[in-house]
Amino acid sequence: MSSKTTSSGNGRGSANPRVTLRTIAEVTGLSLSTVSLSLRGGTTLKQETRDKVAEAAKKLGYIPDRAGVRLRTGKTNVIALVLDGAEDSIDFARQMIQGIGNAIKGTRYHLTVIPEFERNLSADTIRYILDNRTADGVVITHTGPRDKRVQMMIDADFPFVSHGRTEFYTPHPYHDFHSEVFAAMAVERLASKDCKRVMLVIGDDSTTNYHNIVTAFHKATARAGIEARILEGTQGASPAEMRKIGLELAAEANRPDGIICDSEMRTIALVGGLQEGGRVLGRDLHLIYKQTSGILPTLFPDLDSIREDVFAAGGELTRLLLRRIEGDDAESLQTMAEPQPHWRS
Amino acid sequence: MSSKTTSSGNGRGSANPRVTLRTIAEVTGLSLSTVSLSLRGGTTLKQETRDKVAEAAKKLGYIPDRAGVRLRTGKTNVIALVLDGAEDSIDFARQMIQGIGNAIKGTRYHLTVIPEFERNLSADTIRYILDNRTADGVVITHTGPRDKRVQMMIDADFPFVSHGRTEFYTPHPYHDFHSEVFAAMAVERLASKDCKRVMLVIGDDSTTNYHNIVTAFHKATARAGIEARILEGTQGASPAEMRKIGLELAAEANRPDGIICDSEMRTIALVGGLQEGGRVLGRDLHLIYKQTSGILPTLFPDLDSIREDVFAAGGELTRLLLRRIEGDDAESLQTMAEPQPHWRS
DNA sequence: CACATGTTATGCAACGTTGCAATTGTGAAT
DNA sequence: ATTCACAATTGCAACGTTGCATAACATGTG
Repeated sequence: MSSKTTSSGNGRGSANPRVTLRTIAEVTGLSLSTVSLSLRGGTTLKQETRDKVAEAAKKLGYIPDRAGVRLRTGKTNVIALVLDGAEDSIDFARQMIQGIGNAIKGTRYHLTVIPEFERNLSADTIRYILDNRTADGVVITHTGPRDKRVQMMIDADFPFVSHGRTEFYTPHPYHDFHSEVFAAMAVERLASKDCKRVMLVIGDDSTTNYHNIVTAFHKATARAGIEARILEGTQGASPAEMRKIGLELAAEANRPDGIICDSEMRTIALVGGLQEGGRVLGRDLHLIYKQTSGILPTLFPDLDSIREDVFAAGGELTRLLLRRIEGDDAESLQTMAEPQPHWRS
Repeated sequence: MSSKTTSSGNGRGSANPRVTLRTIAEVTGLSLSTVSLSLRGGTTLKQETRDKVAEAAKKLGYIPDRAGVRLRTGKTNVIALVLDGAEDSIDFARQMIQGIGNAIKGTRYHLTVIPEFERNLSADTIRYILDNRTADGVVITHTGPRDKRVQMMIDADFPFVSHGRTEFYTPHPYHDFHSEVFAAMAVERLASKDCKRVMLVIGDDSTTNYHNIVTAFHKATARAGIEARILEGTQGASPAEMRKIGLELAAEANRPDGIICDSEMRTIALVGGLQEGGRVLGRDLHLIYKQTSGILPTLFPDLDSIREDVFAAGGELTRLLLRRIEGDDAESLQTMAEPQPHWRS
C-alpha cells in the first residue's frame, strides 16, 4: 500500500511501534501537516478529511508525543505543586495531591511535585521553574502576605495560583479558606457556650492566614464582649512542647474556658496536655479546631470543629490555574472556600 | 564577531534568552556537535577544549533542554510515583514524596505523582506510562503478592521498584519493611509483658505484607506458647466502625490482653473504642502499633511501637530505581528495612 | 612525495511536532 | 483561454539534542 516502514522494525525495541502523526498520515494517505492541523481542529479542512483523520487517530490510539509538542511549542503540559514541608494539617499533602490529580484527570496535564525542605529555599525552586520553563503553571501553598514566590511569578508574568491570599497590589489567582469566617464562627460558638476567656492557638506567623485569623479573632471577641488571648510563638514548637504547654495551661488559675486551634497537629498535642492535666473538654473548657483530615473526628468525636476541604481546594486551585494558563485574567480567578462548621451536641 | 543572532531578540518573550548548546557553541567558537560531545564527557576531545566548554557552560548556566533530550533520546528524566489512596499510614504520602524528592535533589530527575483513585484501575495507569513512555521508571507502593502492575512492568522490561515484595519468580527491585521481624518483635514484647491472648489487627489483605505478617504472627505466637487471634476483614472498615469494634472488644469476656496493630489509622480508632469501653492501656491490656507518622507518639506517649521510616524508604526506593534505570540487574536491587522498636517504660 | 595512522573536530540527519508560506484544484467571472 | 477568488492541502523550516559518518589536521613511515 504505502511507501516505506509499514509496520514493524522502526528501531525502538518496543512491542508495538509508536503511533505518531506520521503513522496516521500514512494510513490516511494525507500529509503530516494536514493530519496535525486536522487533529487541532483546523477549520479550513473538509469535513470528510477531518472525520477520516479523527477516526484513524482513535483507532490507532494516537496520543501526541509530549517531547515533540514541548520542543515545538514550549508547552510542557505539566503543572507543578510546590509542596511545603509543614505537617500542621495532617494529611494535607495527600488530599491536595488527590484533589489536583482528580482535576487534571482526562486532561493532557501531568502533575509534578517539588517537595520543599526549607522555606527560605523556596525562591530557588521558583527560579528554576521560571528559568527552565519546566511547567506551564505552579500551585503554591502556605502563602505569605508578601510571599517572594508570588512576587517572582508576578514579575515574570508566569501562570500560578496560590492557596492563600497575599497583600500584593497586582491581582493574581488564588483560592483560600475563609479564615476570617472561621475565626468569627468559632468565637460565636464559644460565646454561645458561655465562654468568657477565649484563647487562640495559632502557629506559622509567616502566612497571610495568620494575620487574617488574628484580626478576625480580635474583632469577634470584642463584639461578643469576651476576653481574648493569643498563644503565640508556637510555630516551631514540637508536639512534645505543645503538649507541655497544654499541661501548664490546665494548671493555670486564670486559664481560658474556650480555645480555638487552627492546626490539627497542635490540637492533638494540646488536648493531650490538657487531659493529662486533668481537664475535661466539654466541661472544664471548650475547644474548636480547624479540621482537615479524617483523623481528629475519630479521635475526638465530641469536639466541635470547622472543616476545610483540602481535596476540594486542590481541585479548585487546579481549575483556576488551568484557566489562567488559558489566558483568563487574574481578577476573575480568585475564590474563597467557606468554612463548614461541625458542631457536636 | 559571530555570524547571526548574537544576543537578544530571538523571539521568545523571556527576559534572558535561553541558553542552549548553540549559545555555548557561539561563545566558544566550536561546533554544536563538539559542545554536545564535550558536555557528555567525550574522551576524544582535547583537554583544553573540554575545559573551555565546561567553563562557558557554567558561566552561562547551561541546563540541557528536557524536551530536546527527551525527543532525541527517549529519556524523560522523570520518575513516577503511583500514589495509593490508602490512608492507613498517616502522613505516608508526604513522607514518601519527601524521601523521593530528597534523593533526586541534585540529579536531573523530576518527580511526577499519579494519584490512584481506585485500586482496580491501577493497571490503566501503568499501561499509560508504558505505552507513552512518560517516565523512565516507576515507584509503586502497597504491593500485592501477584500485583498486576508488577507483572505488566516485568513483561515490558520497564524499570520500576516496589515498596513491598511479591511472589513472582522473575526478580525485580524492591525495598520492603521487614514485617516478619515486626510481627516477631511485637509478639515477643507482649510475651515479655505476660500477655496470654494476643490479637493481630490487620487490614488490606491485598498486600504481600498482610500475608507475611500473618505467617510470622502465627509462628511467633506458637513459639511463645500464646493464644493467637486475628481480627480480619477490617480493610474496608471506617474509623467509626473500627472504634465500635474497640468498644465491643473492651466488653468481651475473653478479650485479648495484647494487641498488635499494623495501621496507625486503625490504632487510633481502636484505642478510642477501648478507652471508651473503660480499658486502660498498659494495665488491662498492652498494644503495639506500627508507627510511621509523628502523630501517634504525641498522642499515645506511653504506647509501645515499632517504627517504619517512610522518608528513608522513599530515598532507598529512589536509589534502587535509579540504579535500575542505569542498567543494574534486579537481583542486586532488593533491600529490606529493619523495624525500629520503641519500647516505653 | 605519497600514504597510512592517529587525534581532534564537525556536518548531517533524525526524534515528533507545528506555523507559515506556498501549492494545487475548482468553479466562476472576464 | 486567461484571470481571479476561494477552498483544501502540503512542503519546509524550526524547536534542542545526540550518534554516526566524515573531515581536517598533524605526525610518522616507506
